[in-house]
Amino acid sequence: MQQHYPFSEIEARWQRYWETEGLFHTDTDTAENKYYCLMMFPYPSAALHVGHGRNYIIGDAVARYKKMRGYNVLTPMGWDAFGLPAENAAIKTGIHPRASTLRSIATMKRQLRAWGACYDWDREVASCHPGYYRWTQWLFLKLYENGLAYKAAAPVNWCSSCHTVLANEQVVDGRCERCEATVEAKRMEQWFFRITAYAQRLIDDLERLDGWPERVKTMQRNWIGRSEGTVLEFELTPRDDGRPDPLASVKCYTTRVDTIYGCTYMAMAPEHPALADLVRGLPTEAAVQEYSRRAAQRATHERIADEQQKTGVFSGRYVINPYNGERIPLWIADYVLMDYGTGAVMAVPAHDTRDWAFAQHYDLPIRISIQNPEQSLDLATMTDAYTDDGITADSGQFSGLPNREAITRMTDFAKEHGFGGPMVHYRLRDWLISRQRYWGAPIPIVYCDACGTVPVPENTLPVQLPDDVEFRPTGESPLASSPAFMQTPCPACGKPARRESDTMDTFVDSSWYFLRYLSPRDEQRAVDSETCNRWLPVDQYIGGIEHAILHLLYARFFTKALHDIGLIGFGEPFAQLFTQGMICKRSEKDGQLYKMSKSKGNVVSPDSLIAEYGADTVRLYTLFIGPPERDAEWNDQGIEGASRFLRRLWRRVYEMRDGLRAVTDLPLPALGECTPAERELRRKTHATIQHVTQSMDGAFHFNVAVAQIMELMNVLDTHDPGPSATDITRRVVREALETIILLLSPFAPHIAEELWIQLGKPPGILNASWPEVDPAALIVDETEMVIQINGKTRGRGRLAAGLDDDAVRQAVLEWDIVKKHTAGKPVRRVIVVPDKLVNIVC
RNA sequence: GCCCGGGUGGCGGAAUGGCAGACGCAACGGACUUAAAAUCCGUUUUCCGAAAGGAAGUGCGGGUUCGACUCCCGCCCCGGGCACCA
Repeated sequence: MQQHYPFSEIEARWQRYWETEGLFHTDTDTAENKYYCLMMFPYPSAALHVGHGRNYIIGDAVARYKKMRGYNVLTPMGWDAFGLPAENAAIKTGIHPRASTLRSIATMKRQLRAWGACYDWDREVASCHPGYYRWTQWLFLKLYENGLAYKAAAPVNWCSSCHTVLANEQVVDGRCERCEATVEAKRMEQWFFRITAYAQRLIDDLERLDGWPERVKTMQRNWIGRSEGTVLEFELTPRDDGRPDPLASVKCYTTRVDTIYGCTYMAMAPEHPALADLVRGLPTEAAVQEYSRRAAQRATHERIADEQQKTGVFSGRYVINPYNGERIPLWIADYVLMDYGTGAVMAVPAHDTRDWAFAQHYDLPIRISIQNPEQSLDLATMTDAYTDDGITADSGQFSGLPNREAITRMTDFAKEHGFGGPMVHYRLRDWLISRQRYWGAPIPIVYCDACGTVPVPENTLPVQLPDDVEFRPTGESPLASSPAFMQTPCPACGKPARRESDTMDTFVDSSWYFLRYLSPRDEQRAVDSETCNRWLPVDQYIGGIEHAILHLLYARFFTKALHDIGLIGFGEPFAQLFTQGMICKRSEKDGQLYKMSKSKGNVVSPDSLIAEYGADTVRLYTLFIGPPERDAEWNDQGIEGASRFLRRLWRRVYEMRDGLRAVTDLPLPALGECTPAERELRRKTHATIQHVTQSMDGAFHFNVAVAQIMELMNVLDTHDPGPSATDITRRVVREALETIILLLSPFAPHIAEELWIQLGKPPGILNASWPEVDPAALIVDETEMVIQINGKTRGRGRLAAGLDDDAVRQAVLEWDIVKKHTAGKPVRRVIVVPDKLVNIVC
């Protein structure tokens, strides 16, 4: 053994050992006591930085810990390998996305190994591999067969910089989630997955996900956006010119039907499909169409940007309020969204801030129909809409009701009279999966002039990506430029037909990879149902919070859909979810804290750090940096602490190992044989085991776990097992040192393995058991009691442990410190917290 | 606007209602060294005090309690999600 910690040499050696021993190779056929530990598979960008590392280090620590606890652990790894960056690079450099992706994968795999992260590499998958995307295509066909995939013309989010459409989930504040370019509204024929069919189940099943952070569940709930309300049908009054109407009524959706008697106009979205028919031939037609045309050009986010400036135009038509028969004007207004509800709203200016603003601007009537509890609402003094609860007023037969009750009564009334009823609405839209790009799984559909839309037969999959394409950004998929790809006989009639040229959103690839890990090379089927049913749901899923909605919602949807199709027997993919915080770093330019990323220029590469300090030091610091669920600031100096600690541990083993080896076979001493110092070390050892185990099983607070191990080390350092030490001292020190190494091994596995054998143990510390707490060692004879007088800490004193409250009272009242502070005042009360604290009230 | 987090030394952060600041970083002082690195020892919330000791202190203001970083009420600030959602 060397005196100085030779991290490079031992890390390389143990990494080889783990690989040749097949440390995390898992037989999923026979496995019992299973534990599926999964990290979100990465997109192969050029290289990993220490911010990415947090995910893999946490996952590796959990996997190693569970293995030591006797679980049969499955930890696979793969690559979310389709995607835009590689294709954009191809446009710039001419390097084929496949080539650059494979190179990135090689680099990242090397980096993961250098970190000491262990996976069952035999199960590696890459979503860009035909052996994988063949089954992505197959799953598309299954969804298609089951009515869950469809093509429709719809207004879509177009990113002119990425030259493709985006799903709603990929638009953030009107900008492309990836490149931050402004998203434009465009009408296109696109493929969708019917995720809305699962809206309610996606909400309901969140209840069962006890192992998910509340934050993520709330975000998903908000995103799905369930709203309960009432749908009402307003009849149109006949046209003045007596011409027939193709449309008899207009539907609107409201959550506040209780305010209906205050409704003074109706407002309709400019994109409403009935609009053209409504105004045809009217004097207002030209104005309405012009208004509608201009509004449609502005994307939704633009329209909502200037909230105050609500615009609209009178349609020239009127509708009848079904509750009171009143005739009210029908307006077209751009604050009404076609996307939500029915695209038309009943406007109640007195009780809705938007309607209020609109009515003020266009001088429309305002009428109070809900009174506040003070009955003081008065149009003359109101400066804004009253939107709180209250009592219905001037509302015909419904007057005088608490408004919540009125909602139920009025909705029932609508249903009884056939002009409406309850309605549940969701904000969630169907998932748009078409992408006008090359580097993705081709949508396996053929268009035939005779047969229409024809699915590609399963046995001819995969529809392979062609190589003869040009990566020119045109707004059309590069696949369309490949005649060899596009021209194909119709699978149904054999006549010449065209292939679909769009590829699938890469979130489709990542919606089922956790199933494929169970049978990664199976050429007969996408998923091995039986094995999946045994091993899933995933026991612990670990990844970034940025996927709270996107990936995690899609994967949940896929799991439910595949469950209903009969491929799997479970409805939720991930039992426990842990979302680690981002690693940030202060920018050298402006001193601000930013998420570590290449574009911000604040990345720290693991390669040079590992070369300088070793992987274990990088791992230990990454875990120690702060609570793992929170964002953390990377501090270049902080790593010194981790490095010092491991060097110190190495040195201790180096200095002590001869003395400690001598007592290997000695049994642990009984409590009575120990000196007070030895007993204290044993107590600390076992208290540390208890605390670290709790940290690992609970909230994954590795930062605290590492701190506790450091504390034990600090206590150990006060003991000298040198030549003059007794065997008992040595034995107790040995126990403490072994414990440190065992507890540390999930965090810093290489040094733990090495020190383990240096203590004379067999190689392979993961096969050693996690240490057990010896309750006897935790027992103490004497404790230090904190003395409080009137709630203020005044000192402390030693007292026999386990005394009853009266005995403590008696003893403590005799102490000088107590006498001094009570100073003759009568003691009114003594509160005793056993073995901890006494508070004397006087 | 609504819904979640969070606010503790110079810094990262610890604390089942019971010693606030564990552990680490940085800084300062000292030992070892020709010197440096490494290592080791000590100091480090603020204020008063030579010290012993005392006072204040966990974003702000109240409250509950023998006792509050922790629980309750009302605010402020920071971060995140949703949002002309009818």
